[in-house]
Amino acid sequence: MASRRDNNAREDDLIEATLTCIASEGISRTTVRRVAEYAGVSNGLIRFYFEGKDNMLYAAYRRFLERLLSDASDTIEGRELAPHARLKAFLEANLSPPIVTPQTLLLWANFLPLTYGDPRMAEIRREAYRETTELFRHLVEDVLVAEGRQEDETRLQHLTIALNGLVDGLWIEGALRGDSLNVGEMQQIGLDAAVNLLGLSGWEALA
Amino acid sequence: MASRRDNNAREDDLIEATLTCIASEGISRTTVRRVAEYAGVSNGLIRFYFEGKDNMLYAAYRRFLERLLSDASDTIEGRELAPHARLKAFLEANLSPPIVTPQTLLLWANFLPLTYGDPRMAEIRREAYRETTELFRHLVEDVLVAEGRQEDETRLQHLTIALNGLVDGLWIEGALRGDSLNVGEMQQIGLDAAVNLLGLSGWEALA
DNA sequence: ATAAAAATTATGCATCTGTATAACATTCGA
DNA sequence: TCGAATGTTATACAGATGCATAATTTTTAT
Repeated sequence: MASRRDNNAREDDLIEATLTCIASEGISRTTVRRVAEYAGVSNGLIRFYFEGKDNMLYAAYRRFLERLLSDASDTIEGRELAPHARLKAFLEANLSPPIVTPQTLLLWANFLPLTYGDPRMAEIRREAYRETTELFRHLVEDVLVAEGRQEDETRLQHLTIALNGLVDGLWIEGALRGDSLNVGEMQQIGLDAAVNLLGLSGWEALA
Repeated sequence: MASRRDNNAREDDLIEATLTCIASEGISRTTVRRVAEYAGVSNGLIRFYFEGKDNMLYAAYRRFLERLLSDASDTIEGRELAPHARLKAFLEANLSPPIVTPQTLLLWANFLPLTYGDPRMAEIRREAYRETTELFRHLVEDVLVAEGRQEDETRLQHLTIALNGLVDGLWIEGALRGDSLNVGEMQQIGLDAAVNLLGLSGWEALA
């Protein structure tokens, strides 16, 4: 029998095992039994911590999206950075591992279809998407203000959508290409594109 | 008994039924029996046209990627268009239905995980990706030449990757937002962003 | 130290899945 | 027209799956 663990630690193990299983086997092959095997415990234990398979997947999806956001936002949080440096750091994080990896893309792609047809899954995604969008919006707005530009609400929203899209698209390309494009090159492409897209004077500008 | 159909027509039905099933139920719930039900035939028939479930999925994935590319490239093929008009039309097609729809994104997301772990699936994706990338590259190159710009190979590749990424990212955003953003607005965002990203003088420019 | 609570395993059950196969129906060439 | 080729169905089978539950072990409270 697997030795007992602190309540939270065990639940954590199971959530991580779920993510590992989905990333390496796909959602179709992610069964209660296999997740238990990944975690090194008996299958019945999953029912003890989560009422059923559904709740386990909810918890795993929440964990995945939280980590996706924190992997990027942790690089700018708590640091005293000028607007341009903040946006730059945020973009760089979004264009490099652990975000730009096949595993992350795989998890995202495996979960996404579940958000159609399952309202709770949809809600989890909407909430995370809202947070990310707001963060992008503030970063862009601050940079534009720092350059002395006064854009109207619609224009700001459109620029944010475009930049967000650019980052997402490069994320997919980077993850799919594997190692045919190195991290520095990917970041260079993204940063250059962002400068042109937003019409910035550069990354060192200070208004 | 379902009345007999011409060989190709029946195979077609089954492929379309597979795509419909995946888009509306997800790959996990896409079983031989359910696909047969969608097509209005008995489950055994799938084994007659495809040796097994795998071949059925290969055929469906090929069909999906072919259609994805042709939905966009048909708008510029065979027409006498100037470089700028060609790129503009291609982008517009990639930023509107039937490409920007939840169904298309769902099919893409459901298939993607299968391309890891199954070499034949991986090959199907690589081939389609290669075609799309080349098309993008030529469109961008022609526009730059028309504007009298002489970019080196690396720079051209980077611009192409960025533009391709932008389109993919906006595709995801558009499909996820549903109707909160209309088609014209999405196209406007994408076209404006492309002009800035490539540093074009505009969409009517002629060198 | 010991009984109650909590954590973990083992096992059973009904259902679903892919594949196999035999039977039945339709088309077509001679 | 009739027999063979082709298309289609129905059913069976072994294995996997989610859920349920009883048994067993470990921790905690007193």
